[in-house]
Amino acid sequence: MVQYQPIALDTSFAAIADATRRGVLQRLGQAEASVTDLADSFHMSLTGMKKHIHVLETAGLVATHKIGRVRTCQLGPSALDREAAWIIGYRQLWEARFAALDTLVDHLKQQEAVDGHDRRK
Amino acid sequence: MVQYQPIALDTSFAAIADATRRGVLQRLGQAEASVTDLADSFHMSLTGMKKHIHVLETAGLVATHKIGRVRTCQLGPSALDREAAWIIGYRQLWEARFAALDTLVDHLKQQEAVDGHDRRK
DNA sequence: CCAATACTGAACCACATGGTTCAGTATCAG
DNA sequence: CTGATACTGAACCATGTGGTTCAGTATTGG
Repeated sequence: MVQYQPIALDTSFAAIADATRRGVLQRLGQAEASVTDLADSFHMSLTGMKKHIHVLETAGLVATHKIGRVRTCQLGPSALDREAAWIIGYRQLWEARFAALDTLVDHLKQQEAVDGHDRRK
Repeated sequence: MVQYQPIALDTSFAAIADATRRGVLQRLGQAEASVTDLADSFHMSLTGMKKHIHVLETAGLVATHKIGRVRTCQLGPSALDREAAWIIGYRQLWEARFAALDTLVDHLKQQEAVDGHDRRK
Protein backbone atom coordinates (compact mmCIF):
# COMPACT_ATOMS: atom_id res chain seq x y z
CA MET A 1 0.00 0.00 0.00
CA VAL A 2 3.06 2.22 0.19
CA GLN A 3 4.02 4.41 -2.73
CA TYR A 4 7.03 2.78 -4.37
CA GLN A 5 8.95 5.99 -4.87
CA PRO A 6 7.63 9.47 -4.28
CA ILE A 7 6.59 10.81 -7.64
CA ALA A 8 6.30 14.58 -7.73
CA LEU A 9 2.75 15.83 -7.30
CA ASP A 10 3.40 17.92 -10.39
CA THR A 11 3.90 14.82 -12.48
CA SER A 12 0.79 13.02 -11.27
CA PHE A 13 -1.54 15.99 -11.43
CA ALA A 14 -0.26 16.83 -14.90
CA ALA A 15 -0.83 13.22 -15.94
CA ILE A 16 -4.49 13.28 -14.93
CA ALA A 17 -5.06 16.79 -16.29
CA ASP A 18 -5.77 15.27 -19.69
CA ALA A 19 -9.15 13.82 -20.58
CA THR A 20 -7.69 11.16 -22.86
CA ARG A 21 -5.39 9.91 -20.14
CA ARG A 22 -8.18 9.85 -17.58
CA GLY A 23 -10.15 7.85 -20.12
CA VAL A 24 -7.30 5.40 -20.49
CA LEU A 25 -7.16 4.88 -16.74
CA GLN A 26 -10.89 4.28 -16.66
CA ARG A 27 -10.53 1.79 -19.47
CA LEU A 28 -7.67 -0.04 -17.78
CA GLY A 29 -9.74 -0.24 -14.61
CA GLN A 30 -12.04 -2.56 -16.54
CA ALA A 31 -9.41 -4.72 -18.18
CA GLU A 32 -5.85 -4.74 -19.44
CA ALA A 33 -5.33 -3.55 -22.97
CA SER A 34 -2.63 -3.40 -25.60
CA VAL A 35 -1.38 -0.10 -26.92
CA THR A 36 -3.16 -0.79 -30.20
CA ASP A 37 -6.45 -1.48 -28.40
CA LEU A 38 -6.18 1.85 -26.63
CA ALA A 39 -5.14 3.75 -29.73
CA ASP A 40 -8.19 2.39 -31.55
CA SER A 41 -10.53 3.11 -28.65
CA PHE A 42 -9.45 6.71 -28.49
CA HIS A 43 -9.23 7.25 -32.26
CA MET A 44 -5.61 8.13 -32.16
CA SER A 45 -2.41 7.04 -33.81
CA LEU A 46 -0.44 4.29 -32.14
CA THR A 47 2.43 6.69 -31.59
CA GLY A 48 0.15 9.27 -30.01
CA MET A 49 -1.24 6.74 -27.58
CA LYS A 50 2.21 5.47 -26.76
CA LYS A 51 3.13 8.98 -25.63
CA HIS A 52 0.14 9.11 -23.30
CA ILE A 53 1.06 5.71 -21.91
CA HIS A 54 4.56 6.96 -21.32
CA VAL A 55 3.25 9.94 -19.33
CA LEU A 56 1.01 7.68 -17.27
CA GLU A 57 3.82 5.23 -16.71
CA THR A 58 6.14 8.00 -15.52
CA ALA A 59 3.44 9.01 -13.04
CA GLY A 60 3.20 5.41 -11.81
CA LEU A 61 -0.42 5.22 -12.90
CA VAL A 62 0.12 2.57 -15.54
CA ALA A 63 2.42 -0.41 -15.71
CA THR A 64 3.24 -2.25 -18.91
CA HIS A 65 4.92 -5.43 -19.93
CA LYS A 66 5.80 -6.55 -23.39
CA ILE A 67 5.27 -10.11 -24.48
CA GLY A 68 6.37 -10.85 -27.98
CA ARG A 69 5.41 -7.87 -30.06
CA VAL A 70 2.48 -6.70 -27.96
CA ARG A 71 2.82 -4.39 -24.99
CA THR A 72 0.04 -4.79 -22.47
CA CYS A 73 -0.99 -1.97 -20.18
CA GLN A 74 -2.59 -2.25 -16.76
CA LEU A 75 -3.11 0.07 -13.82
CA GLY A 76 0.15 0.90 -12.11
CA PRO A 77 1.33 1.10 -8.50
CA SER A 78 0.09 4.61 -7.75
CA ALA A 79 -3.41 4.92 -6.33
CA LEU A 80 -2.94 8.70 -6.13
CA ASP A 81 -2.48 8.56 -2.38
CA ARG A 82 -0.45 11.70 -2.02
CA GLU A 83 -2.56 13.53 -4.54
CA ALA A 84 -5.75 12.66 -2.68
CA ALA A 85 -4.10 13.73 0.55
CA TRP A 86 -3.14 17.08 -0.92
CA ILE A 87 -6.66 17.75 -2.09
CA ILE A 88 -8.15 16.75 1.25
CA GLY A 89 -5.71 19.06 2.95
CA TYR A 90 -6.68 21.84 0.63
CA ARG A 91 -10.36 21.31 1.30
CA GLN A 92 -9.74 21.64 5.02
CA LEU A 93 -7.82 24.84 4.41
CA TRP A 94 -10.67 26.05 2.23
CA GLU A 95 -13.28 25.32 4.88
CA ALA A 96 -11.16 26.99 7.53
CA ARG A 97 -11.24 30.12 5.42
CA PHE A 98 -15.00 30.29 5.85
CA ALA A 99 -14.72 29.59 9.54
CA ALA A 100 -12.37 32.57 9.79
CA LEU A 101 -14.73 34.64 7.69
CA ASP A 102 -17.66 33.77 9.94
CA THR A 103 -15.66 34.74 12.98
CA LEU A 104 -14.84 38.04 11.35
CA VAL A 105 -18.44 38.66 10.42
CA ASP A 106 -19.52 37.88 13.98
CA HIS A 107 -16.88 40.23 15.27
CA LEU A 108 -18.01 43.00 12.95
CA LYS A 109 -21.64 42.48 13.90
CA GLN A 110 -20.74 42.69 17.54
CA GLN A 111 -18.65 45.78 16.89
CA GLU A 112 -21.54 47.34 15.02
CA ALA A 113 -23.87 46.61 17.89
CA VAL A 114 -21.49 48.37 20.27
CA ASP A 115 -20.81 51.31 17.96
CA GLY A 116 -24.32 51.38 16.63
CA HIS A 117 -25.75 54.12 18.80
CA ASP A 118 -23.26 56.80 17.75
CA ARG A 119 -22.14 55.58 14.30
CA ARG A 120 -25.42 54.56 12.74
CA LYS A 121 -25.86 56.09 9.32
CA MET B 1 -21.47 24.50 -1.46
CA VAL B 2 -22.34 23.94 -5.10
CA GLN B 3 -19.77 24.55 -7.78
CA TYR B 4 -20.70 27.83 -9.47
CA GLN B 5 -20.08 26.60 -12.98
CA PRO B 6 -18.53 23.30 -13.92
CA ILE B 7 -14.88 24.00 -14.64
CA ALA B 8 -13.22 21.30 -16.70
CA LEU B 9 -11.25 18.80 -14.66
CA ASP B 10 -8.42 19.46 -17.08
CA THR B 11 -8.25 23.10 -16.04
CA SER B 12 -8.26 22.44 -12.30
CA PHE B 13 -5.81 19.57 -12.35
CA ALA B 14 -3.49 21.56 -14.59
CA ALA B 15 -3.77 24.49 -12.20
CA ILE B 16 -2.64 22.45 -9.20
CA ALA B 17 0.03 20.59 -11.17
CA ASP B 18 2.42 23.44 -10.45
CA ALA B 19 4.30 23.69 -7.17
CA THR B 20 4.30 27.49 -7.17
CA ARG B 21 0.54 27.60 -7.60
CA ARG B 22 0.00 25.04 -4.86
CA GLY B 23 2.20 27.22 -2.70
CA VAL B 24 0.08 30.26 -3.48
CA LEU B 25 -3.07 28.40 -2.47
CA GLN B 26 -1.45 27.33 0.78
CA ARG B 27 -0.41 30.92 1.39
CA LEU B 28 -3.87 32.28 0.67
CA GLY B 29 -5.31 29.73 3.07
CA GLN B 30 -3.53 31.64 5.83
CA ALA B 31 -4.45 35.14 4.77
CA GLU B 32 -5.33 37.27 1.78
CA ALA B 33 -2.42 38.75 -0.11
CA SER B 34 -1.74 41.26 -2.82
CA VAL B 35 -0.10 40.23 -6.08
CA THR B 36 3.07 42.02 -5.00
CA ASP B 37 3.12 40.15 -1.68
CA LEU B 38 2.88 36.85 -3.51
CA ALA B 39 5.45 37.78 -6.14
CA ASP B 40 7.91 38.66 -3.36
CA SER B 41 7.15 35.51 -1.37
CA PHE B 42 7.84 33.32 -4.35
CA HIS B 43 10.83 35.28 -5.65
CA MET B 44 9.23 35.98 -8.94
CA SER B 45 8.44 38.98 -11.11
CA LEU B 46 5.09 40.65 -10.58
CA THR B 47 4.10 39.75 -14.12
CA GLY B 48 5.03 36.13 -13.60
CA MET B 49 2.91 35.90 -10.48
CA LYS B 50 0.03 37.60 -12.18
CA LYS B 51 0.02 34.82 -14.76
CA HIS B 52 -0.17 32.18 -12.04
CA ILE B 53 -3.00 34.08 -10.38
CA HIS B 54 -4.80 34.19 -13.69
CA VAL B 55 -4.52 30.42 -14.06
CA LEU B 56 -5.80 29.87 -10.54
CA GLU B 57 -8.62 32.34 -11.09
CA THR B 58 -9.68 30.56 -14.28
CA ALA B 59 -9.81 27.33 -12.30
CA GLY B 60 -11.99 29.01 -9.67
CA LEU B 61 -9.36 28.44 -7.01
CA VAL B 62 -8.62 32.07 -6.40
CA ALA B 63 -10.81 35.15 -6.40
CA THR B 64 -9.46 38.67 -6.61
CA HIS B 65 -10.76 42.16 -6.18
CA LYS B 66 -8.98 45.37 -6.92
CA ILE B 67 -9.22 48.32 -4.60
CA GLY B 68 -7.38 51.36 -5.75
CA ARG B 69 -4.15 50.16 -7.25
CA VAL B 70 -3.82 46.95 -5.25
CA ARG B 71 -5.38 43.68 -6.29
CA THR B 72 -6.05 41.39 -3.37
CA CYS B 73 -6.21 37.63 -3.80
CA GLN B 74 -8.12 35.15 -1.66
CA LEU B 75 -9.21 31.56 -2.03
CA GLY B 76 -11.90 31.18 -4.66
CA PRO B 77 -15.20 29.33 -4.90
CA SER B 78 -13.80 25.95 -5.92
CA ALA B 79 -12.96 23.54 -3.12
CA LEU B 80 -11.93 20.95 -5.73
CA ASP B 81 -15.09 18.94 -5.19
CA ARG B 82 -15.23 17.30 -8.57
CA GLU B 83 -11.50 16.76 -8.60
CA ALA B 84 -11.61 15.04 -5.22
CA ALA B 85 -14.54 12.94 -6.43
CA TRP B 86 -12.63 11.86 -9.50
CA ILE B 87 -9.65 10.76 -7.46
CA ILE B 88 -11.82 8.87 -4.99
CA GLY B 89 -13.53 7.15 -7.90
CA TYR B 90 -10.18 6.24 -9.33
CA ARG B 91 -8.99 4.82 -6.05
CA GLN B 92 -12.04 2.56 -5.92
CA LEU B 93 -11.33 1.43 -9.46
CA TRP B 94 -7.74 0.82 -8.48
CA GLU B 95 -8.70 -1.28 -5.45
CA ALA B 96 -11.20 -3.23 -7.53
CA ARG B 97 -8.34 -4.20 -9.79
CA PHE B 98 -6.69 -6.00 -6.91
CA ALA B 99 -9.95 -7.62 -5.91
CA ALA B 100 -10.19 -8.98 -9.46
CA LEU B 101 -6.59 -10.09 -9.32
CA ASP B 102 -7.15 -11.90 -6.04
CA THR B 103 -10.14 -13.69 -7.50
CA LEU B 104 -8.03 -14.75 -10.45
CA VAL B 105 -5.24 -15.96 -8.22
CA ASP B 106 -7.71 -17.94 -6.12
CA HIS B 107 -9.12 -19.46 -9.27
CA LEU B 108 -5.69 -20.44 -10.51
CA LYS B 109 -4.74 -21.93 -7.18
CA GLN B 110 -7.90 -23.98 -7.15
CA GLN B 111 -7.24 -25.05 -10.74
CA GLU B 112 -3.73 -26.05 -9.79
CA ALA B 113 -5.02 -28.08 -6.89
CA VAL B 114 -7.32 -29.98 -9.22
CA ASP B 115 -4.70 -30.49 -11.91
CA GLY B 116 -1.90 -30.96 -9.43
CA HIS B 117 -1.70 -34.74 -9.45
CA ASP B 118 -0.94 -35.15 -13.17
CA ARG B 119 0.74 -31.81 -13.95
CA ARG B 120 3.12 -31.51 -11.05
CA LYS B 121 6.64 -30.64 -12.19
C1' DC C 1 10.25 -17.77 -45.79
C1' DC C 2 7.15 -13.88 -46.25
C1' DA C 3 3.72 -10.77 -45.35
C1' DA C 4 1.17 -8.74 -41.94
C1' DT C 5 1.16 -7.00 -37.25
C1' DA C 6 2.73 -4.29 -33.18
C1' DC C 7 5.46 -1.51 -31.57
C1' DT C 8 9.44 2.09 -31.54
C1' DG C 9 11.95 6.27 -32.71
C1' DA C 10 12.85 10.43 -35.03
C1' DA C 11 11.22 14.46 -36.98
C1' DC C 12 7.98 17.79 -37.43
C1' DC C 13 4.00 20.99 -36.30
C1' DA C 14 1.06 24.34 -33.82
C1' DC C 15 0.22 25.89 -29.61
C1' DA C 16 0.58 26.23 -24.40
C1' DT C 17 3.52 27.21 -20.32
C1' DG C 18 6.52 29.45 -17.18
C1' DG C 19 9.29 32.74 -17.06
C1' DT C 20 11.45 37.27 -18.36
C1' DT C 21 11.84 42.52 -19.64
C1' DC C 22 10.08 46.84 -21.04
C1' DA C 23 6.78 50.23 -21.53
C1' DG C 24 2.74 51.80 -20.15
C1' DT C 25 -1.51 53.41 -16.87
C1' DA C 26 -3.66 54.38 -12.57
C1' DT C 27 -3.46 55.55 -7.83
C1' DC C 28 -1.52 57.16 -3.66
C1' DA C 29 1.58 59.89 -0.42
C1' DG C 30 3.62 64.05 0.58
C1' DC D 1 1.80 68.41 -8.73
C1' DT D 2 5.12 64.92 -8.62
C1' DG D 3 7.36 60.87 -7.68
C1' DA D 4 6.84 56.32 -6.08
C1' DT D 5 3.94 52.25 -6.07
C1' DA D 6 1.00 48.52 -8.02
C1' DC D 7 -0.59 46.63 -11.47
C1' DT D 8 -1.30 45.64 -16.68
C1' DG D 9 -0.13 44.38 -21.37
C1' DA D 10 2.75 43.20 -25.10
C1' DA D 11 6.61 40.92 -26.73
C1' DC D 12 9.93 37.62 -26.38
C1' DC D 13 12.26 33.15 -25.15
C1' DA D 14 13.10 28.24 -24.17
C1' DT D 15 10.84 24.25 -23.33
C1' DG D 16 6.93 21.09 -23.06
C1' DT D 17 2.57 19.03 -24.98
C1' DG D 18 -0.48 16.65 -27.93
C1' DG D 19 -0.74 15.29 -32.03
C1' DT D 20 0.91 13.75 -36.67
C1' DT D 21 3.71 11.03 -40.41
C1' DC D 22 7.35 8.21 -41.99
C1' DA D 23 10.72 4.89 -41.58
C1' DG D 24 12.39 1.39 -39.10
C1' DT D 25 12.67 -3.35 -36.10
C1' DA D 26 10.87 -7.46 -34.10
C1' DT D 27 7.34 -11.15 -33.97
C1' DT D 28 4.04 -14.02 -35.60
C1' DG D 29 0.71 -16.63 -38.60
C1' DG D 30 0.36 -19.24 -42.61
